[in-house]
Amino acid sequence: MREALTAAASRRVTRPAPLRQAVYDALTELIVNGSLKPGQHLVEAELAEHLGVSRQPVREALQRLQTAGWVDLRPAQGAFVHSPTEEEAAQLLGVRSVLEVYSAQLAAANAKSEDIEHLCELQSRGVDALAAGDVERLVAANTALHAYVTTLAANDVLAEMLSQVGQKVRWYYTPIAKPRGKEAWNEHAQLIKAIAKGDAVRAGEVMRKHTERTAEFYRKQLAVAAGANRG
Amino acid sequence: MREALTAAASRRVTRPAPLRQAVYDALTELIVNGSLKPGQHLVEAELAEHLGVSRQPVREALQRLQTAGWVDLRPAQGAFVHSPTEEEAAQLLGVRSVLEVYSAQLAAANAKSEDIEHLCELQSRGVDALAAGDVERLVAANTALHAYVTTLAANDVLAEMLSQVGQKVRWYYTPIAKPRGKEAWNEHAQLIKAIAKGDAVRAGEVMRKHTERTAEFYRKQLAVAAGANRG
DNA sequence: ATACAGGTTTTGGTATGCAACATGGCGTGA
DNA sequence: TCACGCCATGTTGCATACCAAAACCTGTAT
Repeated sequence: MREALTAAASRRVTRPAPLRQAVYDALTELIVNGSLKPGQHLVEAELAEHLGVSRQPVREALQRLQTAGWVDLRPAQGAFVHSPTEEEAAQLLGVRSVLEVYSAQLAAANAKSEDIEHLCELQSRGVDALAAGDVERLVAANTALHAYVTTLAANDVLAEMLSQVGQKVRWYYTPIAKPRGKEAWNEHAQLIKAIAKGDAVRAGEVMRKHTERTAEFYRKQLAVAAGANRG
Repeated sequence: MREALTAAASRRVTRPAPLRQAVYDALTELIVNGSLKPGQHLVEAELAEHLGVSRQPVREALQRLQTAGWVDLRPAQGAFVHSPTEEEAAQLLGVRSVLEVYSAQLAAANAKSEDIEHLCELQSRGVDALAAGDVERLVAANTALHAYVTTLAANDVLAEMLSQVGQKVRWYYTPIAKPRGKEAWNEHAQLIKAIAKGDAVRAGEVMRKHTERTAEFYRKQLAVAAGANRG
């Protein structure tokens, strides 16, 4: 009976989600989808009224948004939506690369055959979305695949970091998901193969190429956009 | 005149430190030095009274302490000082390793000759502390050296992550700083040489060995402690 | 011992007030 | 015209007070 209980409790009772968490989620959503523009001044009172809560949960959410890098909190002035610079995006993609490489290496060392099956399933889901030209599903599938690899890595500290970085990357990345798609999913296939073989070195290498190409692609896209802006 | 002003303003005016920051610092200090023991329940009201502030800044500090991993915030129950597990320490040291390796590689690519001088100065400071057997100065010098390498890497995103991870590592690591010291500072010397040559590959390799040996040393130390506890 | 009922503690959130600081506009004087 | 100082306004940072709901503790009856 003890065992049955602990097994059931592995998925704990659903506790009432703290309000600050809901506020946090709402604000990230508003930032990612562009409702709140970079540089915009976020006034606690306004947000509170708009979300139908008091200032306190808003404040607490803003604190976390700062440490996550979504807003800048200037003392005695308040919160401003963070303006990502090219420089910063490059740095972020660099860090993501080394973390993802590590993740892939660990995943290759740990993966069981049923894990491989799930990876393949996610892969085909992504390919479907690519064929359908559905950007939203494409990004979701991409996120899910990388997230599952991280799960296989079985390193909670790493997972935490990658989830934060990953969200930011998604922000930068969404606009280029489609043109980059075909190449990316070919590389995913190679990655899965390497993981299936338990070849950590190769998995890491494939992931490094994958993330570096993504970064490269992003840079090129920026250059094109800059050229267009200049005329 | 414009130039003179901007040069002077490179070090901005000192703004009054937010109280929540002071609370955050005070609590981390209390946790690191062991006044607050792992697992201990932190009651907002008590902390507030003890620190002579109201509950609000305490709550905000606790939020940040959670995201930094110093406390666990259980919904409707409050904050508990985080209990680091062996598993978690191992994971943390693994992640730190890949980040430090990346940091070393970038530093090797960027370092100027005056940077090398500063590195050597930090190195000799560490060696002095080692000779004097002063653990506190030793840990400080170690932190400073790694931090300066990270500065040379010129990647703010990376720096942010390493500073967080580094603080946790210091918590685990302080008790073994002295026995590990001699080897560690030999490895530091090799690292500086590689950075001076601008050899990113070698710098990364040296740093990988360095951090992995530190992790290894930590594991052994744990095993010894466990043996001692069993009798 | 076990289970239950009731009281206590603590959190999470609301509401409100206020001092300090930042900002922007306005008028005055050079 | 421009620079400076002054003042009105808005916002944050923190304090205080209060409350509902959840979790915890305890004593009692079984």
